[in-house]
Order: sequence, then C-alpha cells, then structure tokens
Amino acid sequence: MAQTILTRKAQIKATAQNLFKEKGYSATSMRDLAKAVGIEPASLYSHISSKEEILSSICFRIAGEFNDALSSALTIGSNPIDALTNAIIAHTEVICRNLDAAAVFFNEWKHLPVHDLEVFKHKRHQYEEKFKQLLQEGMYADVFHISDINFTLRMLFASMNATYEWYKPNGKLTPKEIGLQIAHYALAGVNAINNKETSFTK
Amino acid sequence: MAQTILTRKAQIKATAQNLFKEKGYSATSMRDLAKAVGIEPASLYSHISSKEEILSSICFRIAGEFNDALSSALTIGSNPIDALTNAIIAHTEVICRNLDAAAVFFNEWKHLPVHDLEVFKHKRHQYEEKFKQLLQEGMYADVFHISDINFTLRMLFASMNATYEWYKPNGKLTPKEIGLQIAHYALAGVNAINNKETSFTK
DNA sequence: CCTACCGATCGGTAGG
DNA sequence: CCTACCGATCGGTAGG
Repeated sequence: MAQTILTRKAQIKATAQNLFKEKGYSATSMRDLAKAVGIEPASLYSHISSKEEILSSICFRIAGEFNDALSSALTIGSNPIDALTNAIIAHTEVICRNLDAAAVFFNEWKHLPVHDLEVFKHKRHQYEEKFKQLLQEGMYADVFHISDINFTLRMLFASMNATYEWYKPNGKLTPKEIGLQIAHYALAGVNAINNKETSFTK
Repeated sequence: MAQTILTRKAQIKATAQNLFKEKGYSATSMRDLAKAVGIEPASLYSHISSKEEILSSICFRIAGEFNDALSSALTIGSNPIDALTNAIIAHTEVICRNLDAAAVFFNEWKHLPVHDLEVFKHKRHQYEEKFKQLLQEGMYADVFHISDINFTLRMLFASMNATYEWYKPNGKLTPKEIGLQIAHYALAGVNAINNKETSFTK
C-alpha cells in the first residue's frame, strides 16, 4: 500500500520533471500532468499538495545532490588542480544523471513560491562560493593565474551548466569524460601551470 | 499619428521583453502587459495581433542582430585568432545591448508557434555553424589545437550566452572587454599558439 | 482514485 | 483606445 503510493508519487514527479523541462513550468497544466500519468487531474492531489510543491521538491532535490556530490568530491583531492577537477566532474555527473530535473533546476527556479525562492537563491550562492574558494586556493598556491575571479567563476559555471543542453546518454562522451574535458578547458583558461600536460591539448 | 502608433508599439514590445524575461512568456498575461504599459488589455490588439507575434518578433529581431553583427565582424579580421575574437566580441555586444530581449531569445524560444520554431532552430543552427567554421579554419591553419570541435563549440556558446545573466551596464567591464575576456578564455582552451601573449594571462 | 464542480483568469473579439 | 464580453482553461476542493 505504502509502496504503491510512493511509486505513484515518484511517477508523478518524474513525469512532471519531463513536462516542466519540455514545456516549462507555467505552460504545463495539472491536466497535462494527469493525462501523462494516466489518472484524473483531481487524483494528483492525493499524492502531492500543489503544483508549486512539485517544483520546489525538484529544485531542492537537485540542490541537495549538487551539495552532496561536491562534499564527496572534496574529500578525495588535495592539490588545487585535482580538487577543482573533481568538483567539476562531480557537478557534471549530477547534471548528466538528472537531465530533466537539472533543466528544471536551471530554467524554472524563478517560479518557486517566494519563500522557497529566497532559500533557493541563498543555497545556490553558497554552493557557487565553494567553487570560488577552490579558485582562490589555487591562486594562493600560485598554481592558478586569474585576473578576475568572478569572471572566471561565471565562465566555469556557464561551461558546466550548459551540459544538460547537449549531453546524450548514448553519446560518445561519458559524464565523467565531459567533466574532465570541462576541467581541462577551465584549467587552460585559468592558466594552470600543468595545462600543457593535459590530454585535452593532445 | 503614425509616429504615435510606432512609439506605442515599440513601448509594448520593450515592456513585453522585460516581462517575458522576468516572469517568462507563459506566466506573463496580456493583462500584465497592458497594466505595465498603462492601457486596457483589449487596446493592445490595436498594435499587435497576438501574444505569440510579440515573442516571434523578439526572437527573430535578436537572431537578425546576431547575424548582422557576425557579418560585420568577419569583414575585419584576417587570421583565425582575430576572426574568432572579433566574432566573440560581436556576439557578446549584441547580448549586452539587448539584455531583456537576449534573455527571451535564450529562454523562451520554445514557446514560438510551430512554424516559427522550425525557422528559428534552423537559423540558430546556421549561425552556430559559422562559429564552427571559424574553429575549423584555425585548425587548418594549425593555430588552434582542438580534439573535439563540437565540444569546443558548446563551451564557447555556453561562455558567451551566459553573459546576459551577469552583465551589469554600470559594472567595471564593458561589453567589448567582456567579449575580449571570453575570447582569451576560449583561445586558451583551444590552445591557440599565442595564448601566452594575451592580456588575460597577465 | 473518481465525479462533479468552484471561482479566477486566460487570449482574444465585437463594436464603437 | 475603451467597454463589454466570449468560450476555454486554470489550480484546486468536496465528498465519496
């Protein structure tokens, strides 16, 4: 019984992720969602309390995955290059194994109810600050040479976050390889001292 | 008289660009738009024929600006590095002088009516191909060293297109400086032979 | 999980 | 550019 409810709830969330990605949150109606799930619109409310709640759960679940993946990644590396590389790979892997939800996370967060929106923006800022610290540590160690750290941070997140737009699960690059390539690209831009030895430069 | 109509129409479009950016296309109602313009909802239809038409005009106007800017930029440069740098600067400048419209262009194109959507995707693909050719020309000239050209193209567009998210008209970087920085970042990632002489590496 | 239904809002038109 | 209005659709509830 509880099993059935959880499964249906998970199905609703997975379907919502896909619809929100394809049509956007506002253009997806609860009737669209019900139809895709195969139940009547009113029946959705036995499993979820509101449309906004679905969006919040998607956005905060992904936020949590990013945080957890980063924490795990940083327990491994030691020097700035490895630490940044591992962080980039971890971030990219989260996107690649949550393609629909990541698209919603990046494009639909502005439709979060006001309170959730504030929490969301705060969490995202804190997360980005951790990457900024990784860059700073590389600068202190004189291994990264960065003239504008905020600009570099923007380039890095732009490179990583666009991954959901083009990654294909059956493509030639694995999520890990993509992360590594992005890391090489970023390390070159950051003029890391060993960028001549990366496989990217071939 | 014609002047008044044109001015009102321009005002409606400018207001729509701003609302579509802030709230998204689907979540912006014609009543929201009318209120922001200061007229009754029905009065909008004296100047525009439909909500979709506003979106189409925004998306295709920006597409045209990107194309025109790229054409102008490529009449200047000669060697691959200058050509790519000029193209990147041109692209970035279009974004920076059309902040609202560029955000709509990047995030709301999926709501275009079907026919316009097909045309839009085709134009965008053609435009991206021109940048791909610039990368290829640099490879033929042995001045860029790229292992995966599609990957590099994605990195480049990700870096450029994210600009609308953080550019501030009164910030310390001008659009041209931003374009130049992105070009240096990209040229490092592409291992251009002169990347050690760029100002970015300081 | 369904039937039946609510008030609010949607894009857009008629007619001036 | 406005008043008046249309049918369609919205998110969600009552009650079973």
